[in-house]
Amino acid sequence: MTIKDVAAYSGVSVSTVSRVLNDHPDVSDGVRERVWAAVHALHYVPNNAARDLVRPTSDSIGLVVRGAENPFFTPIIRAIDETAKAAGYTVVLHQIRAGEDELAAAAELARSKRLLGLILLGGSTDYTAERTARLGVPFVCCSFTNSFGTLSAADYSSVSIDDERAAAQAVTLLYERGHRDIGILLSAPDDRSISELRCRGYRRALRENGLASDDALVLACGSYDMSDAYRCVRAAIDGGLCFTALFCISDAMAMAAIKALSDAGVRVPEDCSVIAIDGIESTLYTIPTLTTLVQPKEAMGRRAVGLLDAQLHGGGCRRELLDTALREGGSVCSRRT
Amino acid sequence: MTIKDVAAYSGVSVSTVSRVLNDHPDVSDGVRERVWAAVHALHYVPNNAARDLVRPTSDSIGLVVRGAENPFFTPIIRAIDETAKAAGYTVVLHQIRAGEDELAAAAELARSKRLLGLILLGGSTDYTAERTARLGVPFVCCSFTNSFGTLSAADYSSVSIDDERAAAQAVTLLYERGHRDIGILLSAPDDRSISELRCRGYRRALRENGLASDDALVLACGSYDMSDAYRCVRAAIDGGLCFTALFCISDAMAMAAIKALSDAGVRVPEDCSVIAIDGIESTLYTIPTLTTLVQPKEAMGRRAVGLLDAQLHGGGCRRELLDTALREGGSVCSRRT
DNA sequence: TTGAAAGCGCTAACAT
DNA sequence: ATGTTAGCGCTTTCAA
Repeated sequence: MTIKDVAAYSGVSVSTVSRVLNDHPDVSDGVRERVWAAVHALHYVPNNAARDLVRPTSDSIGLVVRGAENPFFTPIIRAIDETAKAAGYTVVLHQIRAGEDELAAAAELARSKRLLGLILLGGSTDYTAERTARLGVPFVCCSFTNSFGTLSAADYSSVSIDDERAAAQAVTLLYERGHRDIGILLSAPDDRSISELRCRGYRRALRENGLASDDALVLACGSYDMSDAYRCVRAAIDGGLCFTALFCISDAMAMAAIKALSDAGVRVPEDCSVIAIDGIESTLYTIPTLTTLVQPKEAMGRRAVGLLDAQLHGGGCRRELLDTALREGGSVCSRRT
Repeated sequence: MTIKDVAAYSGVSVSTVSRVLNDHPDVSDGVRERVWAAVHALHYVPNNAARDLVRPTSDSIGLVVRGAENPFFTPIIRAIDETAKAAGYTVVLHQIRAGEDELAAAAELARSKRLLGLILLGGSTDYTAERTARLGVPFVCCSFTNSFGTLSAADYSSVSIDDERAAAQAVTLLYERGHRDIGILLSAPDDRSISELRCRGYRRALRENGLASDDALVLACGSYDMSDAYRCVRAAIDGGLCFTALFCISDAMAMAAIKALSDAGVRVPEDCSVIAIDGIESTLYTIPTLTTLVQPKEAMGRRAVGLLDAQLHGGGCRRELLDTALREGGSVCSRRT
């Protein structure tokens, strides 16, 4: 079932069929109809490989997701997929594990599928020009930016929130509600990634509000996993709770933290308030509902496609910062000061 | 950067390069080394489109996921991806919305990407031979089976749990713990899908335990969404709670139900027990931890690939039923009878 | 063991 | 407005 069969069936040449298929103008209405009729009658579907081979460029963009088990990514992936398809792109989704090298995966994907460009979701924040050169195509960092790398501004686009600022906002909110002993639950304070960025925001907020930093308040659980977060918080409680509020760097970790606190008999928010950043669906259903700074996930996905599209059409690179929105749940309470 | 460049660089013909790339035997060691050296020096990556075009068959299998926002699918997708890659297949992931027609999407994918076969995740359970004929390639239903369709046993493979049985088990467990007024939270009792199957199991368990069915105990929220589940349970409570235990057809819905009950002042499990089927990570962190029948998600993904692989190698079709495992949380309590 | 060449299905000049 | 034809990059006969 090839374009030749369709041509034979409708009594025209293959080029005419190709024109119809690709919506070229110079085809008479009668022929156009006959060809479409043949296409449907034969259930013909063009062979993508042949198309990709002959076209100077494919219409595909790659979406490399690192750690797709994170529910935070789900709505972003969908937004990217829909926006890209609407803009005429084909999206090639490639998921890798949290520990894998997304640049290596992306480079291979870009070459073997002849991608126009790439969107990286959940990648590292420490790229160098040498490492990204391998990609060979424009790329956009989605939900993170190259905070710790050495990339020049002309080399890449990104769309993300201002992680440090959001973290500072969350911590300041806790301060304003009267909390003075504020802990942070993170992966590591120096992982060259969002964990470190949000830790910076935490420290800055403490400083700006005249509070002292205390290492005992920093709960580093070593990963972004819920299981590690749970264990880490339980251990902290067993060691003696020294904070009245906890800022968690992700919603998922906050969920585990609330459970850990609750299991240990610490009431949320009466004994310990909890706040986070992300805003995933599940945390609307925690008890109490999580207070969190919601990332504009759909907008982020749409902008990622927009930024890539701009690069592909000769526009330059940009780094965009989107705002978060406070979603007040019941996990933060006021404290007499 | 094509195979020609590699050939020129290493001073051999393109066919020799092709042989090296594809591990054909008749190549001298010296030449083999030279070619690989060239490949690495030039960072050459074969063009997949050209390969697919010329090869009688691709090495790709399609994975069509309907409703990928469901966290239940995440570990299954990963298991399928890893197992398939290990078996030498390339996985083409295609996500569609809950309402879309997965057979149409799958048929198009199969043709345009020349797939060897398909794995359907989260599809409908009412296929007919006419509709699946369009696929043109072997397929496996993963996590569901063709309970309501007219497909003959030779036409497809599937791997799933026995939904009706699992539901009956869950309800029977509630009965054994002393509950006599048992409700069910589902999408619709007659949606020709797992909601209907699990409803059957619910009714069967009631019957076998000598309990009467009562429509007031059936909470149909119209979808599998958490938001609808929440609203539905709240409405039921406002109408007067007439059950002491609630069987939810999915973990996600149970999470919303627990929240709804809690928000309405109904204590879980003291005033109302909750049980579900699925076993997702999040419900380890609900308060109380959800008691649920865990589906063997990784095994399911692996078996899906195994079943497709068998079909592809001339083996027949099979329908496999996997067992669930009870994960005891704290959402079910005993009741004096 | 190696090379030359045909052709996979399609698009896009170029002809007509 | 429509047809003819040259490749796209690769694998695979077939010859050497």
